[in-house]
Amino acid sequence: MQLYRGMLAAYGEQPWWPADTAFEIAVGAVLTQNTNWSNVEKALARLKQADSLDLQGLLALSPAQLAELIRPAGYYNIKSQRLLNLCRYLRDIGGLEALRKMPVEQARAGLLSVNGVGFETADDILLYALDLPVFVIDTYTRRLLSRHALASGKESYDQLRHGFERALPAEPDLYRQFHALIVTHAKQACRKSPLCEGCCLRVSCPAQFDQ
DNA sequence: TACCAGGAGAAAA
DNA sequence: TTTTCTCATGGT
Repeated sequence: MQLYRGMLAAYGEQPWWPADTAFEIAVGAVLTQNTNWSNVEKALARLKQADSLDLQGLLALSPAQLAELIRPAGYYNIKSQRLLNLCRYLRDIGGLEALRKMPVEQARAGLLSVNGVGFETADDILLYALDLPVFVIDTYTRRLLSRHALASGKESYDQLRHGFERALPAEPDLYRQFHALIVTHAKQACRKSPLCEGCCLRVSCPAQFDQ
């Protein structure tokens, strides 16, 4: 909570995950896997232009057609398959709304059963698209914990997630803001962040806090 | 030119 | 079981 307050004071409230629909967030969660968000935006714009950014629209595309539309996001062949896997799952259960009505852990297990949806992607969908209190652990979060000596780097995803969830009230707005602040913090140039103390969250940080 | 980005799954050790 | 490899575009 101390880190959260520090980052909030430093950066202010962060707008995050701009999207018109919950489905768009789910699609973005897959497209952003190991990918710069600006490239994801290009792919989402192409899907919108093709009038395909909804469940039926994506399901109507062939893997090759979808791959071509999302090409700017990188890894387009594999992400095309992953998106279609997710769409088929959502169609089979009755859409995102059906997912929202399930107990959280059941919804999470369902998403994780989809080939191409891992822990972070599933939790992005639960928190940002479905407004459920699930803390997202990404590369930046791990790096932040490591560089502030709050984690060894060997903890599992769920160990870290439960750590945040135990320490914070179960409020989706708080989880979203915290995650957004971590990403904002990570994007600050080295030594320019008030929280860096000589180190930022960049991979090539000269302070070399990582083990 | 080289590095990096809001991962995940398969293959290899 | 753990580590390594593969997937790829675009900005800096």
